[in-house]
Amino acid sequence: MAQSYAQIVVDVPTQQTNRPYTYDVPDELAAQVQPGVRVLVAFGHRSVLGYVVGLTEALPEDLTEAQVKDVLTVLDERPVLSSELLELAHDLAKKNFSFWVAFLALMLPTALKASYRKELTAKAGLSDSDRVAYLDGQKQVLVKMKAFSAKGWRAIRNLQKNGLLDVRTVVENQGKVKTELAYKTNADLEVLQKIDNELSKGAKQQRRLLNFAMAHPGQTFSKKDWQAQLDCSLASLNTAVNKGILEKVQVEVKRRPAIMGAKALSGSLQGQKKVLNDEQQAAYDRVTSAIEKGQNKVFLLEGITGSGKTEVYLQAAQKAIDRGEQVLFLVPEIALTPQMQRRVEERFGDKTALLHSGLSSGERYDEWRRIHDGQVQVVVGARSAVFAPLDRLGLIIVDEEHESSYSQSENPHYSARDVALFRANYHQAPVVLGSATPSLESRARAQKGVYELLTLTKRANPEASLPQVDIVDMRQVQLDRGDTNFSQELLDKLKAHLKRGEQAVLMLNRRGFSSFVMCRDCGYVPRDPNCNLAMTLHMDSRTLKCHYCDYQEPIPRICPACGSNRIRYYGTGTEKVETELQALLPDYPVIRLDQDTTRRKGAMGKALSDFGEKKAQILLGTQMVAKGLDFPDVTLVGVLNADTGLGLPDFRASEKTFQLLTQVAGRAGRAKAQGEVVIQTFNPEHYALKYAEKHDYEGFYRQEMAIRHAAEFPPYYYTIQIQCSSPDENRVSLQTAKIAAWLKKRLPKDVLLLGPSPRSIAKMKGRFFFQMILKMKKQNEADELLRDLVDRSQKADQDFRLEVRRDPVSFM
DNA sequence: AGCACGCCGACT
DNA sequence: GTCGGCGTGCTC
Repeated sequence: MAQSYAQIVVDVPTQQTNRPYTYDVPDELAAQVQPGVRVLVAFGHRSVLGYVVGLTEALPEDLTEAQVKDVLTVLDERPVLSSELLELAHDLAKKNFSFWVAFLALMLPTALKASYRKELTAKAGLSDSDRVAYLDGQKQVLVKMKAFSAKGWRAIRNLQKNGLLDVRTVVENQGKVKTELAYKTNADLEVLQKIDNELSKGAKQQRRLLNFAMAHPGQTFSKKDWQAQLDCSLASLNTAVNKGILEKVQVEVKRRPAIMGAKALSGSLQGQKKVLNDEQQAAYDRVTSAIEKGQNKVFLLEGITGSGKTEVYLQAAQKAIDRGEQVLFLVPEIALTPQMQRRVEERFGDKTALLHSGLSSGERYDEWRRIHDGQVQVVVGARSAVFAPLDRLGLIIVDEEHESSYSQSENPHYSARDVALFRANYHQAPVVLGSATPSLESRARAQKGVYELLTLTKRANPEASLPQVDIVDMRQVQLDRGDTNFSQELLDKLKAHLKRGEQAVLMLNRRGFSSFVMCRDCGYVPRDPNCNLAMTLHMDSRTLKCHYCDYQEPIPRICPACGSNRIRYYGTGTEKVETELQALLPDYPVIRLDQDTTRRKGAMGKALSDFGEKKAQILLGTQMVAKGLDFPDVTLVGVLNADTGLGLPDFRASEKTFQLLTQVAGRAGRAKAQGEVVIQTFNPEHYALKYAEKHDYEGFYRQEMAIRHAAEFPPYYYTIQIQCSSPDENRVSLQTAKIAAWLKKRLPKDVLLLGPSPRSIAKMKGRFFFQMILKMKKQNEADELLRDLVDRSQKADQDFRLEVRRDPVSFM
């Protein structure tokens, strides 16, 4: 047999080890060691988990036989990562300045990640006090690394050196397969016949079980099935085991996540295929033609709220499934998943898998295995579901493609939308990006013809129309009635709609809570003179700072625009509003939907199903209420404070505000009754509000593009954020300045560097943060330099950390 | 001398 | 991330 070597990426996430290592494959493991399997290897002085990313026949030139160690164990019978996902992980690591191994691990359910523990074994001569201190008085213990401090481990290592103690690293697979008790019928008919002859006449239960066993020899049924189908007790099953009719066996069961709040979300017609209108049909035809041709086309489905995008997705998905292909269906976050899952499951039955962060690790593992085993045709899930192990992808759908939750801002950074595009390209499958308010990036690509634009301009329900939107100027209201969250107009409308038995959704935008300053009289928000962006409040230094450059100024006492002294931080909570609402409208109970009330698993589904059953007429919540909810009796939507989003120190503030207002307005008037929307604001003239009022996405798009062009922001420029942090404020400030100087010397001329500037919450978890922003015309212009920077920064200082984020969704 | 501690580099 | 090696500096 030819000598072969494995290229293995080890589970040691550091800059220095961010590459494959070569290991020898012993002959007896040769059949199992394939690209994509997990293995155990010796690395330095310990055993670690590794991912086989490639195989080679020859030893690399820079290595000798003596330097190469053996693969110790193979953990998987067949690869857990396909060659597609291996390639993707490598690509993502390079593009996002994160560790290769971090992406490999990310693609698998946590159950398949290694957990490292130490096995401590006492040897002769170990003192009783040490045995109590380190081994809990036992002969042998398994402990986590966290069990002892650094000092403790040093002491343990000393004991090991002196031969008093053994220390061994244990790598464990966390994946637990759930089993359940089942009963298997005896396969041997002769034995059954013999038992039949011996059975007494009175044993009716046993006779029935025996007859059933003879009809189905050698078959296994769960305990539940036996009890339900044959109506027998546990005692008689066990008697049958004693007699030899049945045998107890443990069978594997896969945990299926329950549908949360499904009742409220299932309209009466959700499950049935609906007739498409002309626009939907045209979009459907374009997508299915690409599916049939196996074309890697990207469609941007721009459809107003309630235009029936989901129906187009589902019917296109059906087309791919009919061709024996698989469908990946991404939705923004948990909020949407139960609703979407319901609709998808009603169409595609148990060939659906659900993946999102709300699953327990066991449920997630089991859903993953169903996909890996090829039992699934449709995967519905949030961000990380984009890595689902599908190998016959025929269509990828990204619903609400503009949502920022598709970007992971923690390490390893990635954008699920971009991963979807990679995977579709790999499988030569079409992608549908859908939204009522596409991201400017996607809409601009459609403009250039990179994506094909499909538009839906009519509501799918022919009796429904877009709601009437009213903008209410809160500057007057606050003067007249003191500090209140409700204008007279909103109150009057609320009363009228509630009296008619209809429902209302109220949204309180809490983004940017208390972090910026606004004048209560004229709506003025201080902006920095360089970037013209809202400045962020820093209470520690009593200043306003710009997060892009390093401009700062003291907090103003009087408004520079109108001279009012009612200039203060802005923000209010849902709880406070709920109290006010109950005082104003005591006869109407309120359902509150925010982070506090939905923390518990299933709480969100419960709240929504209560609202669906009309246990309350008012639903009050944060942005959560803006997305995807479809309740026919909601005829009024109130936005209590449209401004908060505009105060964010982010060039996307207007875009995000427009999207949010359009989305939430879309909750009203989805059935026959005309919907109304009231938007309360201190900035009634703002263009984001004006366009939202007219439901004019295209108008907003044109104006915002002009602004981005003038300010040299995306989509005209690519941005990269460099974030530095350290527990030592002086050090990080100094080091960041040094890095900025280093970069300035080496960056190509047309790459702009903004900052460094401190972050709004300057200190988090004991670390101080500074950031810089790069702006450039060509996406990869600074990549090599940045990889070099990341390399160097790790070596420079242990406490100093540097993170590089491509196309950050937020600059907070 | 004996050790505690911090820094550095290697890990196939 | 983890470990061993090595230099420094403190204590007995």
